[in-house]
Amino acid sequence: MPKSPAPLYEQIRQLIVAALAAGEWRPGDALPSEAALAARFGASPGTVRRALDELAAEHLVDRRQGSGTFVSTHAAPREPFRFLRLVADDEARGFSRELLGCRRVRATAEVARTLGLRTAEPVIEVRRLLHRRDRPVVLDELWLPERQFEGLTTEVLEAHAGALYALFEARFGVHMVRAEEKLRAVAATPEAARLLGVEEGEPLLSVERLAFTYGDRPVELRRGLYHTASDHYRNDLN
Amino acid sequence: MPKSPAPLYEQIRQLIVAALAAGEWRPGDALPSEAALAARFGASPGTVRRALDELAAEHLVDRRQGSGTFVSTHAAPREPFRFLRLVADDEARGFSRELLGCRRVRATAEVARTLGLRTAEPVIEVRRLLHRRDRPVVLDELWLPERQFEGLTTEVLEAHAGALYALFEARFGVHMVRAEEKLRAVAATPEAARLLGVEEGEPLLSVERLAFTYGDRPVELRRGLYHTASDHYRNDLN
DNA sequence: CAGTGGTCTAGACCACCAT
DNA sequence: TGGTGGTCTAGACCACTGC
Repeated sequence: MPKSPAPLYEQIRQLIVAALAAGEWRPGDALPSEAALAARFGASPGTVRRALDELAAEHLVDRRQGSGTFVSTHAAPREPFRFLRLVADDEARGFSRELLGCRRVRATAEVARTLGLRTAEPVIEVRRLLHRRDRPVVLDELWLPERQFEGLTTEVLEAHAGALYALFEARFGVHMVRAEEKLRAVAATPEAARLLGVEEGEPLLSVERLAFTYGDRPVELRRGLYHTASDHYRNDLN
Repeated sequence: MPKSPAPLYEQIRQLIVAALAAGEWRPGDALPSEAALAARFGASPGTVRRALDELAAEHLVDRRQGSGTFVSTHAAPREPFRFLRLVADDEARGFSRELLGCRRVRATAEVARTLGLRTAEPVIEVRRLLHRRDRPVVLDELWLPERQFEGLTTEVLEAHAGALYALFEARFGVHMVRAEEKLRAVAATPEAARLLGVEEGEPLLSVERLAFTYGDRPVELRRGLYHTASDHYRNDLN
C-alpha cells in the first residue's frame, strides 16, 4: 500500500487499461480525443496526455498525429511477428506456417500452474512449424485456456491468414500485451530433429514464453525450439 | 535529412549526450539542476525536463527526487551486472569471477569490422569464467580496442573488485550505454567443455554482444557461452 | 530550511490528416 | 477547413533530500 495515492495521470492510465480490458474500445479502434478524455476524467489535457504517452510507450495504444490515438493491434501490417525475435543472419524477413495439430487436452500440472488454472482443466494445444525459405526453423507448441478460446479448432486455424495473435484478437477478444521469455540451449529430441530436419542431439534454442493480456493476466504458454544455424535470436539491452 | 528541424527538447537531449561523451560530467556526478540547464540552453524548464526524462528512459541519467539528476554508472550498487540476463532457475543471485587471461593481440578481420577498426589493429583480449555456487556457468571472451583501453592488464583486472564495466568507467572513461546481442544454440567445443565442466558436444547458449558508448560508438565485442542447465536467459517482450 | 525533482494546470501555436 | 496530436511556455504547488 503506497503512503500517498498514485498520481492522477497514473490513475487515469489504469482507468483506460480497465476500459480496454472491458472491451470498451477494440484493437484498431480510435480512442476519444485528449480533450474528450480530459472532460471524462475531470483532469487537464496535459495530465491525460501523460497517461496516453505512457500507454504508447507500453505499446498499448498507437498515437498518430493528425488522426488520433488507436488501440494497438497485432493485425497491424507493420508487425505481424511483434514478439518473435528470431531473425535471419542475412536479415531476410518473413516465415511461412505449417499447422501440425490442434487438440483439446487436460492441462498438465506445470501448464495449469503457469497459466493460473486448476490442474487438469481443459486447454487447447496447438503445434506448428515456421519455415524460412522452405526450411523449418521453428517448432512451436502452445497452450491456451479453453475457457477463453472455446471454438479454436484446426479448421479455424487453417482458415486464418494473418498472425496468430491477430486471430486471438479478432475471434476471441484476447489482445496480447507483453510476454516473458526464458531461453536455454537444449539437444534435439528424436521428434524435434525429424520435424526440423536436423540430427538428433543437435543444439536447439529453447524459448519458453508466457504471454499476458490487459491487467497482467497470463493467457498463453508457448514452447518454441529454434534452429539457429542461419538465424539468431536478437535482443537489445539498455 | 528531416524536413523540419528536430524539436527543441531533442536538440537539448543531443547536446547533453555530447557533453556526457566529452566527459563534462563523469558517471556518478550530478548534472546541473533543471533550472540551470534551462538557463544554459535558453529554453523553458518544461522543455529541459522532457529532454532529461528521455535520457532517464534510456538509462543515461538517474533522477532522484529531492537530490538531483546524476550520470548513470555501472558502479551503482543496484546493478553490478546490468547487461547480464542469465538468472538462476531458483532466482539465486550473484556470480564469482575467475580471470583466465588478458593479452594484446591483433584484431581478426571480423573483430576489426565489428568494432570499426582497421584489420590487424591491436586489441586487448580478455577471457574469464563466471561461477554460480562454485560451478562455472559462463565462459566469456571479449575484445577491446587498445587505443581506448591502453594499460588494461591482468594485474589491473585482478586488482579490481567490482563489475568490469565499472572498471572501464573509472579507469578508461568509457561508459557502456547499450548493447545488441545475438543468441544461438551451439555444441560445446573440447575447450569450452573442459572449462565449463560439461561433456563435449553438449548444447550451450552462445551470446554475442556488441556494446556501445555515448553516441552509438561500438567499443566492446564479447562472446559468451552460457551453460543453461540450472540457469536461463531471461527476456521481457513488449 | 533551502534546493531539488514530481505533479498538475492553462493556454498558445504548430504540423499533420482527413474531407 | 476543422479536428487531431506535438511542441513549448509559464507558473503554482507538492514531496523528498540533505544539511
